Amino acid sequence: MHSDRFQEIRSLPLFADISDESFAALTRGAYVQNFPPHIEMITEGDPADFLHIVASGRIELFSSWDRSESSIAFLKPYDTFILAATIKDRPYLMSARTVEKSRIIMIPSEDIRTVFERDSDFAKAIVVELAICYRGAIKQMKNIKLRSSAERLANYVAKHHKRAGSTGSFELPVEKRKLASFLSMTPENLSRAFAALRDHGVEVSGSLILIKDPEKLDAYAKPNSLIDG
Amino acid sequence: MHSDRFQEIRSLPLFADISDESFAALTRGAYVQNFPPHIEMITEGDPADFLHIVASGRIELFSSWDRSESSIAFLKPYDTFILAATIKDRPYLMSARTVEKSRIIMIPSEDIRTVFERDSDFAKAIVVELAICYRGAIKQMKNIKLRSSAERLANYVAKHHKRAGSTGSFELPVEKRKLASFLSMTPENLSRAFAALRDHGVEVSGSLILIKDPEKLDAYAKPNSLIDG
DNA sequence: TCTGGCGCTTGACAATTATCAAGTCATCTC
DNA sequence: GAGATGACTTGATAATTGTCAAGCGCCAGA
Repeated sequence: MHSDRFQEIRSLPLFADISDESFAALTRGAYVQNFPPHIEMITEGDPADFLHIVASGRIELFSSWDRSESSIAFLKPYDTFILAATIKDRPYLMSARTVEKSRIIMIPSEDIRTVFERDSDFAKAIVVELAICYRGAIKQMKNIKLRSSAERLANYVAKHHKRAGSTGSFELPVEKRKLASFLSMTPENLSRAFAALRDHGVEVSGSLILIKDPEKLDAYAKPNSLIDG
Repeated sequence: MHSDRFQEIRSLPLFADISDESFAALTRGAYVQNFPPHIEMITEGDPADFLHIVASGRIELFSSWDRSESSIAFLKPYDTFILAATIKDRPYLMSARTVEKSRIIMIPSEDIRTVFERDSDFAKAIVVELAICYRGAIKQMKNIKLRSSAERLANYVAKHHKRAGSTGSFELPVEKRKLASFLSMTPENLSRAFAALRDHGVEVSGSLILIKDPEKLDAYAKPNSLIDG
């Protein structure tokens, strides 16, 4: 059956509470697309014709200005993106490229807007999703504006360590050069910042990060739920 | 009549399309509060009990971490704030203080959530408002991540000059020290950046900014609708 | 197994930005 | 009008961050 292809997203917060009819209306015009690694799938400024959902793989959102570029977010299954542009029927503010081979579900923006009008549960879910995105953006801005690059890295390590279960180590989910860009620093500076974290209980071996002394790290990073939560 | 107090906000995008009944439900528990200048009216981390609307005056949103603080936005009539926290029923991510004497309309968050459930026009308006806020935050992040402090200032001047009608001059709406914080730089650095803008067609006299050569300024600032629009 | 490529690291240096200190200027108060 | 206050500016210096260049090491493909 046709809509089976989309069963995997039926239980996402965005769709969990909507009617079968609404879900059918959303998936009717939707399709799945596979992308090889390192493909730019969206270019900022283009019209936002689809809501995108990461079904598998990993996506980088980034932006460019005057021959420099900066990573803004990394997405994993089942993150959505381009929601705000879809709603407002405005061009993308960010470009997107695959980090690895990825499968993307694309729902036409017009269908989103149509169902949004008819299904108040969907409208509610969209509001919640947008509110989460907005608060995430504010947190990220605070992170950049209030902390030095070394502090940003320390908090990145502390946060991902906890997220991975505080087992004493975790694997970086992206290349260090992309991490550097995400944290608003150069790869060279990231290298030195990792070296500096040795004094705060962190050791590095390739993409494996070892947290030898979580308390010492937290004492330096001073994580805050209003920035890192 | 009681609800007359709130007629001034009836035509805001957030309320323009909603029913009289919904508007009455929103304003029933609402009230107006006057604040003197330089009062911290909201502290980050507090629960978001009200949606706030600036009726008059000027509000600064800012955030603190580890004895440093940073301005994130300046609000004017009739901007709204705390919408995302209201929706999500989460604590404020930013503090707010008055820049000048201000009048604030406060609508209980619970009423917002109630009417949101019942009135789909209101839900739609909220989504649009949130989408605008989100896109604004992303633009601001791009501004910080992709540009130097001098470039940020140049674009700030160019944007506000256009907004003021491109008449060759405009008044800074806030103190320079606050502007510096907003642009992620120190007051000293802002002073020097203004001095540097003389080479690009900008002169400064107190809080009056004179744009002698708009084309020259734009050539340096390279404004971009995906950041400054 | 060798080898080229590329990401990462390190060092030296440069640019940007922040800090500290002093001085100017306007405004407000008394 | 005198004095105090505080914002702003300017200069000197320091810290942070970026740039350029070279070398290391891992991995993929020949």
